[in-house]
Amino acid sequence: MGGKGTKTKEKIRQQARRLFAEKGFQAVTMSDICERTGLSRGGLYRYYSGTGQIFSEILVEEYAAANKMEGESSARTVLEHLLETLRTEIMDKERSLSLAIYEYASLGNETFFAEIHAGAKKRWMHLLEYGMKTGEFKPVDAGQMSELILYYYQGLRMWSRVIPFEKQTAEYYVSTIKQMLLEE
Amino acid sequence: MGGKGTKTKEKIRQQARRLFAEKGFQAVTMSDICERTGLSRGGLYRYYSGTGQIFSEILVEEYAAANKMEGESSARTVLEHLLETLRTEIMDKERSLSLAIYEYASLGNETFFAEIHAGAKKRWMHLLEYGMKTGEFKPVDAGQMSELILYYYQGLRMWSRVIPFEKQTAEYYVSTIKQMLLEE
Amino acid sequence: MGGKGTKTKEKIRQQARRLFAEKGFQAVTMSDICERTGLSRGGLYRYYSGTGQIFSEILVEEYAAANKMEGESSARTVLEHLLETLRTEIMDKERSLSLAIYEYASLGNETFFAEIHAGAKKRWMHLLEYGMKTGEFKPVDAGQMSELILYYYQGLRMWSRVIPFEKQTAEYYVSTIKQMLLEE
Amino acid sequence: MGGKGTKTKEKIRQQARRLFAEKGFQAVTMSDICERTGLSRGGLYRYYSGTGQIFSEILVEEYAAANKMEGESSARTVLEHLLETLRTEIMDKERSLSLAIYEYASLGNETFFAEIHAGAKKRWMHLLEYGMKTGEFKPVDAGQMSELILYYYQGLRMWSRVIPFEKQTAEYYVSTIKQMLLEE
DNA sequence: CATGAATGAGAGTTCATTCAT
DNA sequence: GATGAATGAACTCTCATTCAT
Repeated sequence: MGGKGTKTKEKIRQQARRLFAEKGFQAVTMSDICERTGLSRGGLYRYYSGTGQIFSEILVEEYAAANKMEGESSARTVLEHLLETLRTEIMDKERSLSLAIYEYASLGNETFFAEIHAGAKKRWMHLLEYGMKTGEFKPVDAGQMSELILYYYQGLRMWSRVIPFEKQTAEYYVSTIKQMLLEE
Repeated sequence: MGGKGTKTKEKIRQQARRLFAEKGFQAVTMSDICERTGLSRGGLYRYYSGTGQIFSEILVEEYAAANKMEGESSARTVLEHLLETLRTEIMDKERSLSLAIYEYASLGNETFFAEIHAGAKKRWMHLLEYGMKTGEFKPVDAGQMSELILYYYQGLRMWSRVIPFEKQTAEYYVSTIKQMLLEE
Repeated sequence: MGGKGTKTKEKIRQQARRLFAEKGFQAVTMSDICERTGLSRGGLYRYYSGTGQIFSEILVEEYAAANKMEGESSARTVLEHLLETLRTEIMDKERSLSLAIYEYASLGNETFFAEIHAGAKKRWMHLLEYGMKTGEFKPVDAGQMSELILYYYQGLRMWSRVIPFEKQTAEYYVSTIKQMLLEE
Repeated sequence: MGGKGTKTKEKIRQQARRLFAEKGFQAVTMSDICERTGLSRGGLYRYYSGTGQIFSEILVEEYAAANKMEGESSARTVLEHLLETLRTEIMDKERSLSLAIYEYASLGNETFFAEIHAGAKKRWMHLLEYGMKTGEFKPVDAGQMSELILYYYQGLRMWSRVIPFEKQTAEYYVSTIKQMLLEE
């Protein structure tokens, strides 16, 4: 179980992920990954036949993790938990794959992301509708609110790689949403 | 003034802009630009020494235009005018430079964009504060609101290249902001 | 005698032969052979140190079989038997090694084939001379006739891999030779 | 007319032809051609995008030349002229493209050669039938005879690269055909 | 000024071959 | 004996960039 090969693949994904976060998708070459992992060209190609394949596996891992949504809790607890996760991610620019994802998507993998986005929106809408039903959330247009939550987040996540954020930027995001959904 | 050279440079920027909008920054090669403009290699290099230089000139033009902010009007009129402009841009995915800008920024030109962003934020804050002073806008945290406006916009602009938007997506953006600032 | 190793070698040659017939000599890689035989890299190299070695052993086998010439029969019977064999081979394009042989020869193994050819020619000449002595064959120049038989055959064998033959092509070969040697 | 580029292309084809004759199709790399022509990699790719393209242009040239068949003469004269041409080609192993052609055909370009072969056969059959009609040639089966002529030739042409021919080998070819067609 | 031929560095990819386990 | 991970050399191909004309 978990032979040497599996470990090497894992190491490759791990190191490649760092590279993608640093330089985006296109700027990462197979040679870069060789260097980082200490593998030879041939060794790397044994496992992955190109940066696209590595990247796509990384994404699948990543989103698989993201999709594990919480079990039984109040809408408010779930909301707070989610916002806290997003806040951390926004600040964590070192690990942000957003440029890479964006480039990758623009390179002809739109559908994949359209689906991811649609899934995320659906989950947010469910949460919002549930919270409104239980009276935990103020009444809002669930569709409109989900989009605000998602695109505002995307905007932040992308530019965090590029613009040095002021400390309160991520707080603003969280508190804006809370203000719109929760009674003060 | 405005000799043949100036015209050629203009044509280059024009065609290059289309290419950057289509393919992002890195994917555009000098050859692509030769082809589009009908210039020879040598000819192109006479005017610009690389894609970076062309792109940076395009950006300067672009933002110079964006910076011409309106003269004397009510805060509400200015707001509505600005939102209308943004709404149009969001839908106009064909002409969106956002991928290119983002790649370019990630390639080591962060400062440039940090400045642009800071300028935009300052202008929005002025408008918001002015509108609150005149009583046209509801009281909000100007910093928080500006960031919402800017990052939400960025998120939309970027993903419009990649995700097929529903029609109301841009409307949501506008109406969210209006709801937060104006009395219904 | 005939341990596991011998069997494995046999299996390797068998599968490799199919590959050589399909793709010629150069296009077959050690990996291809691993795949076909189900052996690992290391396993394969234990038996053969390269495609050249495998191929040369296959050829030796092949020609050893071809060299077993018939015992006591009339020249006419031997001729008819040989022609029938050749006719079958000509049509059997799936199993033709001719491309592979030709490539292999061109890669610096000319001598080997020169010898094979010389041997074949000698055997044909013996047969022809014998048949003429017994009066079974019409008088011909034995050297000239052998070359016709051999090179015409080679031409057919090679192009059968490439050109879709009409049905009578192999018949023509046989009947041409018979007409030249036997009384109608 | 005939700018520098045209000359370079010509030089490339010329040198590449020599390489193909020496080593066959697959064994010739773009690097080999660079070396022979003295061009850099980029320089070569400016004109041809791969060995296949170069080879196919060479073949077109070659066969265009071969197709120019003679005008008004007696069947016998035409025959003698053709045989003389073939005889020369058989001996000229340095310039034989046959291995290369054969490999190239086996690589999926069968149709091209099937057509060439069909054309050649048709032309030979015309000649034979014409000669028989005028009484210059002995009566033979035109189809059978054409195939003998063509495949015997192919067999010779191919193996001439590999087997050191005896002097009379090409003579045999010519005289066999003459004996079959002409009164002694 | 403008052309387009040519360069050369470097990315992608494939394989024969070796070697620790 | 057997495995399959890993190496490294060689090949294909692409571009930014230069330079003679």
